[in-house]
Amino acid sequence: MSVSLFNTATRTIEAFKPLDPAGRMVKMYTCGPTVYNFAHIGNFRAYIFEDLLQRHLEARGFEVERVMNLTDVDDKTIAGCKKCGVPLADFTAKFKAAFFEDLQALRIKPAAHYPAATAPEYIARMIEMIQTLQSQDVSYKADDGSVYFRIAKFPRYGQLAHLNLDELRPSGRIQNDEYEKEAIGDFALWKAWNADDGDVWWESPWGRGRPGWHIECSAMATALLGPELDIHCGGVDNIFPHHEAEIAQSECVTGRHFSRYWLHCAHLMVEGQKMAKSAGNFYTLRDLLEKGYTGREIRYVLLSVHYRLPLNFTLSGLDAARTALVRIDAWLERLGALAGTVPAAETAAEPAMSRFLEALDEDLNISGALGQLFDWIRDSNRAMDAGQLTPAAAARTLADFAVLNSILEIDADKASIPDAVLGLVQERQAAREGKDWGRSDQLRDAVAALGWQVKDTKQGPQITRI
RNA sequence: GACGGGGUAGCCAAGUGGUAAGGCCGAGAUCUGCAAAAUCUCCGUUCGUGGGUUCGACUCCCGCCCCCGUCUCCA
Repeated sequence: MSVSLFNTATRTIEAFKPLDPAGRMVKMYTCGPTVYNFAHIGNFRAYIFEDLLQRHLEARGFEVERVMNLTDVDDKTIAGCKKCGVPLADFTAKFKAAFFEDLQALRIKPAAHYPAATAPEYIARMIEMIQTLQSQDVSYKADDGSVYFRIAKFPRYGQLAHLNLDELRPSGRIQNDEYEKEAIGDFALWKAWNADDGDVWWESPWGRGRPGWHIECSAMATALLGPELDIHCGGVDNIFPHHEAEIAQSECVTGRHFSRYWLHCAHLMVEGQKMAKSAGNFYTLRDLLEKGYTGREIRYVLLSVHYRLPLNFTLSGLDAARTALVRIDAWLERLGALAGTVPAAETAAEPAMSRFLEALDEDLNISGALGQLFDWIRDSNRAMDAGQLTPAAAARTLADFAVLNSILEIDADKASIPDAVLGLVQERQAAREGKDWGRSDQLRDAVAALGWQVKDTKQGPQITRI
């Protein structure tokens, strides 16, 4: 078994092999959020893809050290704090906190490090890197006081995106500004302070200013993971220019190949259209939670389409996810009731489990993997219907599922049921045994009034949140 | 214009040379005090389209149509 991944740099699926001579440690860098607003579900699609990647690598025996940066200074964060009339750090702190809450709601495994661009050690590192670039003559200070990277000095610029820079169509954004630059494609390493920046600035050898976006990632990635990464992830829209710029800066500074594998996640569409505030189809995670969907349902939807395909996000898709998850829950409850406290049979893992993992080995083929899971559920239910599954076999299946769930994290929330509800349900069971249906229905209403629903199943009452 | 990603049942979506996984919806059955849920079964002669290669193509080749994205600080 080996894990294969599609590498944007080569446009092929390659066997994954980390730099670590022991083949165990994996250094992974993932471009994180710009904390000027609540993150939207498109952002989270990328983070969930990265989470799946990390968890599957771990299931396959790798040890993953992942970094996710927080961009807490750029045009948008500065504009935001000015509008609110608060200091930049106060403005971004709110969205950083919200971001971590959202990650938890979506069950995304925490990264090892969450460096913030404005942390003094990283600002210092950025300045140091720019100084190195300056000394190599691959960057220059322009008339406006900003420092730019001279892409003419880095012939490989454009290689990741497979762009021929001479053929780029100038877009509106670059036609009307940036005239201080030598070449239209040169990008800012250090942006000189201007009045719009207010009190957001740092001292540097080139005067007051702030770092460019690209150098932030290069500095944080190399500071925490060293000069050479195994995997660098992001959304497809980051390929050009952001990741090209990271490669150019980092490789000029370190003299090393920056990242061995580049993985990019496709965009998310909503109801068949590009998600945009103007189209009225823009969702933050919070918007969906308010509609009554759970983090796990949203996670399932974002997880269930292959990361390199555009994902068409719809509310009916969320409803479908809810139904599918209920089916998994029912299966697990049924297995649990059968297994009781019997230890798992000491047999090899279910063949379905091997097939599940093998599907994910192939560039995270999640559809194939989920297909295996549902086949497994049907076969297992059939066996239970026929009374052919032993408690030990059921326990075995549950043990295998735990491995699967360590990758997908889709099991039911372990909601703690209040004692008051449990008491009413017990009372109701007694009434039902006495065939006192009137009393039973009354108690069901009482439970509902507390926000819970009782369903009578073969295994006894099932209590869920309404 | 350049560079990408797609078009498989009502919806979502695997497969990529040997005769269409899986999920949702829908239908039937089982279970059931009621309600709800659950379980099982069924549900495409066909893979955008026109050619070609082949004993055989959704899968390879050529042409065409349509959708989506990126093109200098959007995941």
